[in-house]
Amino acid sequence: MGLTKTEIFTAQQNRIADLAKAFAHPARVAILQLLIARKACVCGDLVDELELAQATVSQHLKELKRIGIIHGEINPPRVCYCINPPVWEEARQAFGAILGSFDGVSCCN
Amino acid sequence: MGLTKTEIFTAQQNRIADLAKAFAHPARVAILQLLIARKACVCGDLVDELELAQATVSQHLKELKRIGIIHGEINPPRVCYCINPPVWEEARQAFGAILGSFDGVSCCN
DNA sequence: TTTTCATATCGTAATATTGCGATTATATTT
DNA sequence: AAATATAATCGCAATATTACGATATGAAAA
Repeated sequence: MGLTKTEIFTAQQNRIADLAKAFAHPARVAILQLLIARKACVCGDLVDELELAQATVSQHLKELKRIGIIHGEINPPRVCYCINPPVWEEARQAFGAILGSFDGVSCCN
Repeated sequence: MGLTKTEIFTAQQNRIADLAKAFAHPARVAILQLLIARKACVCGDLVDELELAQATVSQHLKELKRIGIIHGEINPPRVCYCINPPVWEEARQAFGAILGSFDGVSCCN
């Protein structure tokens, strides 16, 4: 169906899945890394750095904005993007919690 | 196109994206949480716990196996699934590194 | 050997994602 | 006002994902 049955999962599980989507495509990983590396906010420089069309980069930025992990400040004719600290922290906590909840002991070797 | 241009990204970026996919669907988050919660490996109990058809659960397990974060031990007529410690640790490191690489300072307010 | 059980795989349908060219929107510059 | 520059959106095509019923598989139990 291609349609996730979100209603049968907890809000936490759905949120983790959404946060994970921010990192679930190499282009978005690259964008996030670039936004962090250049302390200053990067804008359409992303299009130059990535070998992707402007429309494609814009679409990935839109998805990252939807998740909330970045936000853009319009500064015509440019838009300055940057990491959204509270949501980044939310992701840090969420992944830290779930990844830290496994004690390393696996039964079927 | 629906076809990711993996060749224009680094191996590290592609791997992070793949590891993130393990958590990018609530059903897979739920499966991983169940595998951790019950120290003993869960098998088709997953089908009972999740409100998803057996074929659907099996497909998610296949994806998690492809990523390498779980592995199954055939114990006819059941299959015992569990977290694969080295890959789980790889994910912990990878997400810890990227999520820890942002110092909290965001330029646009 | 036939049944039975648990799981994997197949086939199919519906929706989502990825990517890009073309166009639109918005505000500055000339 | 017209031209320019940047980024968002539209429309489209191709592939991927999600989900499930039905069937196949493989080994134990009857």
